[in-house]
Amino acid sequence: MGLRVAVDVVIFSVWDRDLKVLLVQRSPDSNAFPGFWALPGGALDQGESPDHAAARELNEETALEGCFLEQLYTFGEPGRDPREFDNGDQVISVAYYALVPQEMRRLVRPSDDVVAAKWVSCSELGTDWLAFDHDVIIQTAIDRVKGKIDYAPIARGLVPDTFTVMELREVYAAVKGESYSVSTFRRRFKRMQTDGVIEEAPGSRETGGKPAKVFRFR
Amino acid sequence: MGLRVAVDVVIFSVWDRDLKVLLVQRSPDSNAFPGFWALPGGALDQGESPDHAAARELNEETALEGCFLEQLYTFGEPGRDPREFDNGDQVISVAYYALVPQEMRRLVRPSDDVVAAKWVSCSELGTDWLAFDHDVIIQTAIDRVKGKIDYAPIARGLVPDTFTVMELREVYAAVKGESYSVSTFRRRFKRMQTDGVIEEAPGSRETGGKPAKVFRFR
DNA sequence: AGAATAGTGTCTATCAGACACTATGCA
DNA sequence: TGCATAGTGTCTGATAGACACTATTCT
Repeated sequence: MGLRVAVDVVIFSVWDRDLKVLLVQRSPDSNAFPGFWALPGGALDQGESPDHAAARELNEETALEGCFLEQLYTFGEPGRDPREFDNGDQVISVAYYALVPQEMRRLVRPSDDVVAAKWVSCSELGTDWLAFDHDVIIQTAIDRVKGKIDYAPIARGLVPDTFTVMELREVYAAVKGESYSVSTFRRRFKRMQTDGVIEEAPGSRETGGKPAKVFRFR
Repeated sequence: MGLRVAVDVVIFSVWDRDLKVLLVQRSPDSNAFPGFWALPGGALDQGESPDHAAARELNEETALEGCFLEQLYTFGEPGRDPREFDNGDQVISVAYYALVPQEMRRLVRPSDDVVAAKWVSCSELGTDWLAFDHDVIIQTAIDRVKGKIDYAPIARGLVPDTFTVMELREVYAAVKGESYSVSTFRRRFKRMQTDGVIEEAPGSRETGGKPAKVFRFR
């Protein structure tokens, strides 16, 4: 009869105008939700902070460091882990969310205790093949990102080092699930530029028509 | 060498145009931060959810139920509780914040394990007489409330059942630490009314001049 | 020249802040 | 009647969305 603390990380990325989340498949031999898909995560190491554990989990799956990673919410309803009924151990999960650029989509490496890892479109999430309360955690993370992108430059985490105006616009559109008027977004982009959030980068991007200027966050 | 989970609750109220937070004084015999002021809080009961523990702590201090109570953030840096160095038990705190109307200011009852309880103006918080990392927790809560009041009707938790336009305006001013233009606030108030968040209540309030209409949230 | 995409200028509706004005109760 | 506070109307500047227009590159 004890208490365990774990972290789960909702890892987001955007490509093809679509917000994706990284899921891992639980072992078929697992004693809870075998074969189900779940968020990357695991128990805290001895004396480890939740922040550190989340960064460790993120690094195990993506080999990335220095990504945007922020605490989301702590889920601790008794019964959220069915194994509690066997061993009486309540499992409290401190959930995090991370934003990674799309270059990562091929670099995912399943860690030891999972069978596979894949990116899933947020529009195709189900409730019957996700383990634990991870459907709720993911939805909470989606809501958070949708809300926060309006007032914080978190899109920085989702784009490559350099990007065009239209590329950034598509990231916003994918996250919010709505399309932005071109002129409105350009105005917003320009404000970010005058605010010093974005600056012009050398070079340009070939697009088929007039080459686009590229920018970067700073 | 274990892991313990506790909750801490930042309880806010507003009167005299000033945002206050409720603090309790730790026993002079305590083995950590004796005599210091701290947030109400404590360990989870066996099999208890963090949400429930927070509601229980809030009720122990204020005798209030059904208040606005929301999870804030989870603090788990090793070393945040100095007793960890003695017994090796890492203490993770799931922090909550609550909003209570000013009628509560006299109803506070110190619970068993604390010496006293008092309301402290958020402008008079120190770092040298607050226990643990509670200064950081309180500041995090202040930032959250300041941000959230702009897009969510959380002021509901801070006002009495009925209130005038000016009373609500002063709550907003106290929370944000800035004064609102009268006409701007009235427009905002009117929008809340047409949005159905606020409705007119019977009666009026004597003020010395023209009596003011009173309203209520619904 | 024409297709394709980048980027600009302008019109309009909406909203915030400022402020002058009116309304209503009390001494 | 005058004071104090509640509440309204209006002007102005900033901003979002729509959309027509110009710019630049490639074929």
